[in-house]
Amino acid sequence: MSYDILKQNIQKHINLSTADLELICSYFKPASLKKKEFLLTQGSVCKLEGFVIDGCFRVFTLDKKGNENTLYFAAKDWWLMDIDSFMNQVPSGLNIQAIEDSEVLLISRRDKLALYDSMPVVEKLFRIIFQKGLVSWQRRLVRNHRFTAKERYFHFIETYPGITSKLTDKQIAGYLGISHEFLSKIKKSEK
Amino acid sequence: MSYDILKQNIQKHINLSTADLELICSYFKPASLKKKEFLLTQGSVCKLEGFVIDGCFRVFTLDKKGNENTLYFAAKDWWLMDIDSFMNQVPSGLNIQAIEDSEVLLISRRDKLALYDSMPVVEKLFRIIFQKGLVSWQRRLVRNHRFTAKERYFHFIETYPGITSKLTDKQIAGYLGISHEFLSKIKKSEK
DNA sequence: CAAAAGAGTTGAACTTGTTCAACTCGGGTA
DNA sequence: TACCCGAGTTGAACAAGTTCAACTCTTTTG
Repeated sequence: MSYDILKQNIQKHINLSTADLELICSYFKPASLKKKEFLLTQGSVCKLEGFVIDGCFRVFTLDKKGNENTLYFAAKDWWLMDIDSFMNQVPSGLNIQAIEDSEVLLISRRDKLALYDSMPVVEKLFRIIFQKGLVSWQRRLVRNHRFTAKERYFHFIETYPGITSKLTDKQIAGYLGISHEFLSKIKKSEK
Repeated sequence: MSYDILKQNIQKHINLSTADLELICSYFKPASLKKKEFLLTQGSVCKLEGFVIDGCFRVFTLDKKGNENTLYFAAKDWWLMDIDSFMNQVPSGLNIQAIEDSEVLLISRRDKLALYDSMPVVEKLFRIIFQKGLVSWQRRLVRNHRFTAKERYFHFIETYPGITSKLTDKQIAGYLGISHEFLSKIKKSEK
C-alpha cells in the first residue's frame, strides 16, 4: 500500500499514534504523473503539496536566457513543494516536473491549513522537517562556496547514487550550477 | 525595554495573546557580548539559541586552509542559532562571533524543548520561521548559481544596507564566497 | 521505419575568479 | 610617541568555468 511510505517517513520525524497517522494520511490523495508532466509551472500559484511514492521529480527555475537551475530532485520518500507559493499564494518561481512516470500523494492548501489548525502534532512534524531542510540547505551553500565543480559532482553522485542513475548529465549540471559542457569535461578527466 | 523587539518579531509571524507572548519571553535571558567575543565555536556543542536585540554577529565556518565562509550575519531583530548542533547536541561546525558590542536574548535547549512541549503555538511559530528561512536559503543558492560575484555583491549591499556599514570587506567576501582581493577589484571597477 | 530532437563530447577562445606577494594606510595599544 | 597589526589595494601569473560551434550517438515520435 502506497501510504506506507508516507507513514514511515512521518515516523522518522516524530512518534505518533496509529489513529493520528491514519488521520493525517487521509488528507493526502494519490495521483499519477507521466514522464515530463508538470505538477507546477513558473508563474502559476502552487495549490498542492506532495510526497513522492515512486518515480522522480526535478524542481527548477528558468531565467531569461533559458538556463535551468535545479533546486533539488525528489525521488521516492521525498517531500515536494514550493513552500513560498503554496503558503503565501504568490506566483511561483519554480517548475516541478516528473522526470519519469511517477506516483505522488497530494494535499491541498485548504486541507493542510486545516491539519495545522486541528492537529498541533502536524505543526511539530513540519517544524522538524523544515528545520532539517534548513540545515541541509546551509550545508549545500557552504559546499558551493568551498568546493570546486568536480568535488561537488563527486559529492553528489556519492550522496545520491540512486537518483544519479535516473538523471541526465544536463540535469545534474543544472543542480551543481555549472554548464553541461563542463560537466562532460569533469567526467572525462576522471576516467 | 529590550524584550519589545522580540515581541514584535514574534508578532510578525503569528497572532498571540499578551499572556502567551509574556510567557514565551520569560524563557529568554538577556546577555551582553563584547566585540570579537564568541557565542559558539566550531567543535563545541551549541547550548543556547539567541535573538539579537542590538549589535551584530557573524555565523561562519572555517576550513582546513583557514578560509572563512560566512553563512549569515545577524543584526538587530535576527535569530541566531546553529539548529543542527542545538537540536541534536552534536559538535557544531559553526562559529558565532559578535562583530561589535552586542545585546542578545538567549534560551537554553531545555527551556526551548519545554516551550515546544507546553505551548503548541511555539511549534507553529518556529514552523513558520523555519519555513521562511528555507525559502530564503533556496533563493540564495539560486543567486549563487546564476549571478556573478559582482551582481551578488550589489544585491547584498542593496538588500542589507544597514548591515553592510558594520562589516569589513573581508567579511562580506566571506559571505559572497569570493576572495577579499577579488571583492576589492569589483569595488574598483564600479567607481 | 525514417526523421527529428535531445543528450553527450570535444576544442578553441574567452571570462571570471584565485593565489601570492608587495605595498599603503589608519587605529589601537604598550 | 612609536609600533604593530589588520584591512584594503594592486599586479601578474594562474586555474576554473563558460560560450559557441561542430560533431556523434541515442531516443523519441510521427
